[in-house]
Amino acid sequence: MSSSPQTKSVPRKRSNGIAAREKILDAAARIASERGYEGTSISVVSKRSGFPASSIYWHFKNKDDLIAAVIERSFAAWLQALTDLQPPGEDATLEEKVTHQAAQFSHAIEVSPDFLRLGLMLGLEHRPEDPTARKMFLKVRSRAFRNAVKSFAEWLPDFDRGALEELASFTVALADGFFMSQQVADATHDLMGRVDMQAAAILGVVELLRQKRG
Amino acid sequence: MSSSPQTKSVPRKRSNGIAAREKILDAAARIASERGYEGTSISVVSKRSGFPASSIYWHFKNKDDLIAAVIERSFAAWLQALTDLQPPGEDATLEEKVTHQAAQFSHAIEVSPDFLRLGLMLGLEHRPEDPTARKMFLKVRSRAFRNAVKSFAEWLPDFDRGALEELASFTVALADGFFMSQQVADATHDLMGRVDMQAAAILGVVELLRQKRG
Amino acid sequence: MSSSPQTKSVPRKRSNGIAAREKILDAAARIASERGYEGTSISVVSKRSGFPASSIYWHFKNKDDLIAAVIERSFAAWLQALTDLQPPGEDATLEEKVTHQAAQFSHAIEVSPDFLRLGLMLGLEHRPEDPTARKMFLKVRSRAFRNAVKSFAEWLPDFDRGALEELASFTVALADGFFMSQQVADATHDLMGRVDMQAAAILGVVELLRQKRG
Amino acid sequence: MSSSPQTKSVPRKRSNGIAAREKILDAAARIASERGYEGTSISVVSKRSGFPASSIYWHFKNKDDLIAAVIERSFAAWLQALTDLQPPGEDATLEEKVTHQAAQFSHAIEVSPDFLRLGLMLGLEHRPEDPTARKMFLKVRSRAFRNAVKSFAEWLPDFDRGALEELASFTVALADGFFMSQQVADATHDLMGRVDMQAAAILGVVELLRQKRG
DNA sequence: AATGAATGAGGATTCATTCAT
DNA sequence: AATGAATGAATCCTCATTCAT
Repeated sequence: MSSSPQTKSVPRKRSNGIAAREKILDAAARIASERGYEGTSISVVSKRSGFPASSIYWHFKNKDDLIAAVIERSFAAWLQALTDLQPPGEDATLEEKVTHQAAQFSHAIEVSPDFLRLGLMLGLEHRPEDPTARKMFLKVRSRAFRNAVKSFAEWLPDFDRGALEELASFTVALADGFFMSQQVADATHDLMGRVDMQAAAILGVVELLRQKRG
Repeated sequence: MSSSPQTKSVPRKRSNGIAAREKILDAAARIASERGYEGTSISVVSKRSGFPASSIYWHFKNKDDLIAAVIERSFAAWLQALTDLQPPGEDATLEEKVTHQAAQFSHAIEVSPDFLRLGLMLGLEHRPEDPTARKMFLKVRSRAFRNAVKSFAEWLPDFDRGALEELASFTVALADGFFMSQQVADATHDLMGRVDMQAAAILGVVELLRQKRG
Repeated sequence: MSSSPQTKSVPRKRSNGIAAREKILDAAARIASERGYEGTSISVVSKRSGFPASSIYWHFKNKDDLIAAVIERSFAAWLQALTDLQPPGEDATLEEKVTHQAAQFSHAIEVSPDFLRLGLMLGLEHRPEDPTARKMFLKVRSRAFRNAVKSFAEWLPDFDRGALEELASFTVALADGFFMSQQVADATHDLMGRVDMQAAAILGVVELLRQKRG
Repeated sequence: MSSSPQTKSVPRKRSNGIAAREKILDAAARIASERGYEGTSISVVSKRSGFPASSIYWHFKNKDDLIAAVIERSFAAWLQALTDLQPPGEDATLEEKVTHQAAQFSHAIEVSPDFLRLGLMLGLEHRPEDPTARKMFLKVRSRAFRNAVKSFAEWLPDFDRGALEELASFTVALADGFFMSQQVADATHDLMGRVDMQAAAILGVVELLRQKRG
């Protein structure tokens, strides 16, 4: 810097904690959603992120903490995607509202599939010592469930709490199933895009619940 | 490691081969469905089954082979459960048939959940080197898909191939989703038992497809 | 072997578990007594013993277990050395008996100093999570203490339990101190050999206790 | 590591340098006397003292230097404790003088046991690369030895140099032994307090040496 | 039909230390 | 006067697998 005035003090790459942390999270997210919890070895994350393993431990307490951070961050992205779409108009029909909701879910999943992928992987595991990452996914997911209940409560004022919760559970399960099918990819048909099918299914269930009540 | 010097090795009775193999598979199945592919280490299987690691290698070529065997065996159990129920009568209504099918699925899953659990875990993973276990699950699963297509073809003679496949995909996705919900267990409601909801959803979709065609 | 009858089936070095275990213990004992618990890294033991680290873990559960085994084994050697000497004659004077005992201790320490060295190192440490090795040393040591009490009880029938225990504690402390001095080696004089000094000190204390009682 | 991103770093007040140094030494002393040289990792000292590792390096050249400083400081405390007591009167009997000396030692050890504890730990280790800390302890200790020789020379003018040194060695060894016993704590009796036993032992040895000479 | 012993590769994590700020 | 960030080397230990018996 002292040598010449025009030396444009190169943007020092050194010691930018946040950026490094982000790069590590990027690598970890990609790997974790490919290989699950056990498969995400620190050494692979190290290789993919370009940081030595010991640097990863500067930013994260341990592997568990790292993966929990991945879940947390990808959930934020997911939430963002979920709110990017406008809510359906007040005077829309139930069918329109439900379709809109399904579209939102599909969109969110398409935009940040890592969240659900890794989350479901963790969800399927039932090991004695539950990693914090799993707990974090569960927490986040139950929030999504409560949101769905609230929406349905607005749209179906005549439904009681029990029915609303059943409907919400069904909706979430449906989204999970569509996602799973896409991931496992044994279907020739890309279900994720079939927003209308999701809506039709939900309406079918609404009908069922209404009959039972009546 | 189970027979390492520290573990006082009980003089093992020259047990017959098949029983040993079965015990190993039992242990492996339990562990794999708890912890997934990577989490199923030979040494844990050894500890849980009571056989030294080297004995496991006497019965199975390698880890991959062991887990493939687990999948294979649990698929057999699943198939058995699936055929225990009688097919619906010829003259049943569509609703009855669909409900019956859903009940069959629910039953099969309840009877041997390990198959689906481990299978979905493997399905979610997308690693470069695909373990045989994963391929085996995919094969088995696509057979289930084709069966569903065949059933629907009988029940809905007016549907074309494309519609039938969409319907089958949907059915499978729905079952997956219900299973996931039960596993993740964030729902207050046990969806697996809600055969009527599954049927209602499918009928809703049938209706949709029928409209589109018309 | 099939090629020629005279091939003297070379003494197979392979798979001789006990011998390997012993070699590992030898290496570990040497290192541990040089560098203490923390300083005894598995990788050094591996290098010194010629076995890869993973082989060490076949024979010992973990580092703690290994060092506990070292203590255990070297205690056996020590006990052996302690009993190699004949007990003093029944009709010997107290001075002769005490001198004999001191000689025994000195001898035992000289023959297998590793036991005391490592033991005292562990004894000095007071970390929260007490390694089993330390506990083992303490156990072994309290046995030595009880033996001393028994000896003194025979030689000094007029002493009460309290006095006997004080005397035994003193004797042990004295031996420790002499050993320490030799190890730290700041003294120009090799105390270990001065059996007569140890005896004189003990007799001085016997006298003191006798006065207090009288 | 104490200030890693996970640990929410409380905005540290620009504390004055000496106080920080002292706090680090406090932490290091406690840890070193619990776990010895190897066990005293910079990161533990950092956690316990509340200062980031890099700050420790600002105050001390390296780990070795830090522990040497610990020894140095605790030696000062020890020396202080040693001189707090007045010397015995000129016209006291030998027994009184020796008892007084023993009391002094006991007191000093009780007041600052860390010095001896850590010192003996280092003394027991015989590793190739001798840490400065060990050398410092040895130096300090040999000074104590020379002091003892000088005292005895005054009290026992008829003893030759050799005898005086043997006596001093014995005294030091005895103190070590008593300390060890207390640390290892296998004795039911708290020997440290038994100043009279130490004195009696020394007098016993004085007697022995006198006989040999005579 | 089985297993005790061994092993190289890799797992997570901590180490002492540095350096730009 | 201090520290956030980084790092290579070392830590303990587990992995999947082999092989002689």
